[in-house]
Amino acid sequence: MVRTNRSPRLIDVAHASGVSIATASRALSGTPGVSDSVAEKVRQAARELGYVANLHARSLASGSTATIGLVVHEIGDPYFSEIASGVLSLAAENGRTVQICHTGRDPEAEVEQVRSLVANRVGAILIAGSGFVDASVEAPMRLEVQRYAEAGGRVAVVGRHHLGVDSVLPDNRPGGRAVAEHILGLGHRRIVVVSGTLELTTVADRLEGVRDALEAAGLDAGDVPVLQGPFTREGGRECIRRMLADHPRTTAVIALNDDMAIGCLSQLRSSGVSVPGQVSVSGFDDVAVAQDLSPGLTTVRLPMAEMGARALALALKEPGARARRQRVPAELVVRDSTGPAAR
Amino acid sequence: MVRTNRSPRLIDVAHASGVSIATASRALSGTPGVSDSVAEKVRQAARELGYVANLHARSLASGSTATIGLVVHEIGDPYFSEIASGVLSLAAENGRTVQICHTGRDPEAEVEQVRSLVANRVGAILIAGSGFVDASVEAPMRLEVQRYAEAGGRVAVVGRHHLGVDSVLPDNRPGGRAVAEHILGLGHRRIVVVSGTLELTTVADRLEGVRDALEAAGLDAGDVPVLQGPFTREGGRECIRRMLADHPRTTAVIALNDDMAIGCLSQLRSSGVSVPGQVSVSGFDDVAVAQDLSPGLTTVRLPMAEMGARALALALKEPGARARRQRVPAELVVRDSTGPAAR
DNA sequence: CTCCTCTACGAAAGCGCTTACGTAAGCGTT
DNA sequence: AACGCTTACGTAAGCGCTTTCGTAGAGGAG
Repeated sequence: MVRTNRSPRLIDVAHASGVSIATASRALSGTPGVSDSVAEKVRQAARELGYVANLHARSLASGSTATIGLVVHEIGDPYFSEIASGVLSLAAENGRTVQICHTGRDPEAEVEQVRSLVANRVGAILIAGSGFVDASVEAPMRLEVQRYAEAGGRVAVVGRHHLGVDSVLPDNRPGGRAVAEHILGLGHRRIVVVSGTLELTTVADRLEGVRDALEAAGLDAGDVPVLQGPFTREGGRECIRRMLADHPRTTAVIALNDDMAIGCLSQLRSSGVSVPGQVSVSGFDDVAVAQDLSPGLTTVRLPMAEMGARALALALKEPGARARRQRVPAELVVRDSTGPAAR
Repeated sequence: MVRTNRSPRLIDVAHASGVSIATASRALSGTPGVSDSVAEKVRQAARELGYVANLHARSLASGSTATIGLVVHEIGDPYFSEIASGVLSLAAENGRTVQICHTGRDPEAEVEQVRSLVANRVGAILIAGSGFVDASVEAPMRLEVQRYAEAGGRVAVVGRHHLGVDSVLPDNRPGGRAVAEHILGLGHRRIVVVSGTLELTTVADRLEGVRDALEAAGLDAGDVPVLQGPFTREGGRECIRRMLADHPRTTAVIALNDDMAIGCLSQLRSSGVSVPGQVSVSGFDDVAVAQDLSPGLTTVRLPMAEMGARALALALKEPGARARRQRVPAELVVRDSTGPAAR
């Protein structure tokens, strides 16, 4: 911290406006018990002195912070950076500051980061990374979060977790179903799903939606191969290489996020497979760049920034008796990467 | 802040290890003046109790924070999110937390954010947004930064600013020159530059580099139109529309960042212009997605994450007698969006 | 053995704020 | 007029830590 020796303190404001430090504090923080005229006088003095409260002193004394913590897998990933963007914007409106940490997709690092946020006594914690299908993986995190919540901390998550906290739930399953129906509607039957690890609820839910559509169409979901790889562009490339080797007659690829879809597109192009001529490709998320790809990526739009903002809004609200859930609709966006099945 | 009533305090650690609170503090923060045996005993007790120092108390007492502030234009923009990624990673290694704010590319908001970071007594401030060619635009910021620096705060910037602080300087001009030479080498002569506002040093420097190459090739830089638009994908689209209307015989587009280049690609495709068949396009930055576009984008690689990390490293070092500058090399990456000039 | 210097530690004074708690003044009741 | 209640403010006790200053004890020099 900078010893802004010149920076005025509350007591300076109090002196300048001829009141006690307590009254000055109340006037500036809006605590009732100060007459309007005095309050205005204090605010005036504060303005003139260029007074800004020392956050640390305030936090220490009051036991609460304006800082909120945001945990993401990787801030360089558009999915998360767009969520972060929503959080930052709403936070700024509310005079909150945001401390971001990224975990490199490591569940242990995630717990570690949350622990440190708790230690730093942030006012709320937002977890943007996906949850795990296996609740036991989240057990350490759940413990941490519960202790924090019991002590009065607010927590909200994006995605389906087993943490018992407020959550913003994107319509992953309906979205998966919608995109699969679109693919099926184009006449595709030899389909491959390109997927991240099924341990993540995000992935599992989207896949479930795809299966819903397959079965509604009278197909056996078991006949559709699910190729798993890292939930990244490179993962998408890898899966396409496997697909070309093992399922060469495939006419449609349903990737479970845009990153993988972009990798698929890239690898298909390198391999001389035309999209959507020979193979259709769809993604999920609608990251900003999806519309600028060539061909434009058919995908499922999730309003990431809004999801982030909503999670923050939940965390800022008074806690409910039990965990709240806010569904966020997913919307199919058809572009040029999907077309009628080749025969 | 959460009243983690159960959360142990320094005094608990002190009691548990049978020393005074002063000694405990010294032992845990590594201040000399404690025997090794006692220090170890204290650390042991802290570990057993799960003690974590209260950041606010520490900051208040010591007058310094482990938090560093990062100011970006827009965290959802890959250029900035990749810089942020580098900062976050290095910060985590150093046990620092990062508070990020974004300004929506508004210089006034930027000053506002810095002011609030100063008020919050962060230990260092990193400014990742571009500087302005016109030093007077930066005057308010310069004032803020200088007051902060004089009071002992550390500041580092990415890009060329007029703030008199340590900076990480990407080789924008050499990069611009390299990409223009590449375009010229392919035989292009009817070239258009697609540019963001020339008020930004980033833009101006890249453009200067392009001009260097043009003139080195014996061309009159004045003959090459510079189309300006927002430094975004939409800006790129817009410029292409203007180019098609006003300079229909253009064979190469040099976009001054990848975002605009992506927009160019997108608009050219919609307009039925083949790339690189009829028109070549180059970008600048090499954001992650550049290689996965179709065609792969020829661009100038800037190691964004590294730039962020370096800026943090500068801020973490002892301040030098005068502002340090670290150049970061830019590297031409040739992909498929550029090809020989059509005749 | 005395004096001095170090070293290792403890006592206590804050850091700048919030917030019980106390109190004086104003007002309505009876 | 005495009482109680409310309102508006001041006093002072912390919040949990760092750090200055003081001191006891060990060790070396004379």
